[in-house]
Amino acid sequence: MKKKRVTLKDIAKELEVSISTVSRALKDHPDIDKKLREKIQKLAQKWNYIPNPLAMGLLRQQTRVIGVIVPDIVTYFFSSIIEGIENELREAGYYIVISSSKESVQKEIECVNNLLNLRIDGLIVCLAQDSHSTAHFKKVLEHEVPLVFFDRVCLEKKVSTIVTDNISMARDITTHFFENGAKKIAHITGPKHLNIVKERAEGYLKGLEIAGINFDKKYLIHTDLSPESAGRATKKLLALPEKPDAILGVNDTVIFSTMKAIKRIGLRIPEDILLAGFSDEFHATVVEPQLTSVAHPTHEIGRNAAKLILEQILEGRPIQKKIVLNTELHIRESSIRN
Amino acid sequence: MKKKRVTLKDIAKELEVSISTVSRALKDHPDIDKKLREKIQKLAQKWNYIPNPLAMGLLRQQTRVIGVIVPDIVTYFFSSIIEGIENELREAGYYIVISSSKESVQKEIECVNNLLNLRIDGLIVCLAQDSHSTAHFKKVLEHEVPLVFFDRVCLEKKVSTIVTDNISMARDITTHFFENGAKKIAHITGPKHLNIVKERAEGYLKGLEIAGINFDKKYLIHTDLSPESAGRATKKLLALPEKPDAILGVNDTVIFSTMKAIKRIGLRIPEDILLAGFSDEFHATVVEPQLTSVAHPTHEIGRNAAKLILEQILEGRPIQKKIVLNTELHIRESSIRN
DNA sequence: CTGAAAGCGCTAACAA
DNA sequence: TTGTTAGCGCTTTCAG
Repeated sequence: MKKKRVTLKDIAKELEVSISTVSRALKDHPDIDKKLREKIQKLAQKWNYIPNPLAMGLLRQQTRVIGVIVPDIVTYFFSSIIEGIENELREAGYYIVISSSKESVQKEIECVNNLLNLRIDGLIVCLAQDSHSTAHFKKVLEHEVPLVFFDRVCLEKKVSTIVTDNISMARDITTHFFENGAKKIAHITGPKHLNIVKERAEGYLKGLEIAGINFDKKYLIHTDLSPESAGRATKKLLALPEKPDAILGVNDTVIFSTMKAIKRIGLRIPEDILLAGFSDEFHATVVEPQLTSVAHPTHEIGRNAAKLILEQILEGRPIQKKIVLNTELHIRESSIRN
Repeated sequence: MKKKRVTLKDIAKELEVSISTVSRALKDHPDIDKKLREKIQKLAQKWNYIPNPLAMGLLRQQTRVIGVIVPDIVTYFFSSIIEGIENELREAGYYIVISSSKESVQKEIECVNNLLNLRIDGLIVCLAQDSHSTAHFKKVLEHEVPLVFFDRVCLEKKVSTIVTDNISMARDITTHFFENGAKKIAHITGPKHLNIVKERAEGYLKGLEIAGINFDKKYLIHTDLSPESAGRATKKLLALPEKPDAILGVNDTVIFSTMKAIKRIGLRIPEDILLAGFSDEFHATVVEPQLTSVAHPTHEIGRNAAKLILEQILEGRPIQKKIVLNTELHIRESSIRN
């Protein structure tokens, strides 16, 4: 299986020259006689010669493969970031190998090891939700493989990261809720140690403060980001004697589950409860009512992550940079009360 | 950049034996003295030796990389199939490189060439919507690279394919519409040459026949599968003097756009128009009303595609097999009229 | 039981 | 201007 490809040797034999002559001719080396060069190039063209990346890789100790690890590839947020990464990297002649950590550190560690063994030239990661330890990423650094985190990040002191202005956006949504008459604003969020969770919660608290609302800890619920867990959190909130009149979700996926739970018990959005999420997925405008959400520049996140990897490869040394991308609040029906 | 990894040579030098001895010891070759073998294995372990896949690849002429080309990676249908492929292939020690054709043959051809140049060990494809020509896939076959198509397929005579029972499902939805009082059933579909389009249209016609409804060609509209095009198609249908009272979409993404268009002009679902789609995306239960849809076993599609590739690699020859996977009709609010 | 050598496809320093 | 050689890391005959 798999037909043998044309090699330099084949061309050299046919033209009765040495392999290195062919090699040089094909890279337009000026040393080679013009006539001969053209002859070689023509045959290479005709035989459809393509250098073997395995051989090149072995020689240069590089694979031109960049690893990408995301919590899951099914969520719009991640898949569209991957799209951004791919666009940028493909142009530069790199390939990406995507691995899903399925939100588990265990799997994340496996992925890192697999990719390292594959000898990737760089690694782009969004942390799994339960990723506390950073030992496996230190290993990447030890191997001197360029590393970039996006959205959920760690090791910020040593690694380049792409993040968004979580604090200000969470703050703005919270005050926006208040301006639309909400007094009991809840926040369904994720695992405590994640930067996005900390930051969005911080923004939420700031927003409450600006609105002059006292923080009530029963309105802040942590989940593991799964739809089930988000559903449970919602039920818990709705079972309170003092039901919240607005809920901010740590992302849209969480809010979709919240929506389902709210509708199930017969409450109306936005009349009874205002809703907003983060990431502005495609389906934010499909659900009813349309969801207010913070639009993340997913393609930009992807492109920037790719660029940062490329930069490090080019420079041949680790770069520690932090890029904060601006997001946009898309206000829709779910958070407007007349 | 990128620290040198431990090689057989390093171990050989340290232990003052030959490289080949180390190589043999590490694969438990019985020839090697047990003591020596253990010593070598211990050092390899300690130094964290991992064979260089580039060197192995060069030797064996294989990369352990499988290419995957999909129309886009952002749609739930495709990303969850990719997940299925990855699950299966990862277990077998293969990596996947994903490329998006963005529904364009042009890009599809580029992807095929890129992947071929990368020397992939196999290729899994879902055709781009405007992919008429099959020349680029014939090239894959010429290179004797295992090839599998799923969902949107071609070259069925030569290549393995994974498809679903489109005809019967489209038929069943159509009669289901009829049973719920629909008389003017429309079908918004995709480009004519795609197998899924042909088959679903065929099922639609069968359903009409069973229901005793005459086919009216103004109720069958082809799109290029984009949200915009689906929106336009819907508007066209709704502008008819005899508006349809049910619409079958060729997939859920199309139907989501249809939903938006219907709501915009103030018609109600399901009271005025019944709706159903194909693929049962996650968001089918988030939209309002919840969408009736044919659930595709996406993970199964992915796993089967991967298995078929693996089988061909193992057998060392092309296999022509057609796997038809069963789907399930999930009836929800959008198609029920009391 | 172990080692030397060839070769996978390619590049680059060194000869000629 | 062109060829020879070594070497990237590994496996696998073939010798010893």
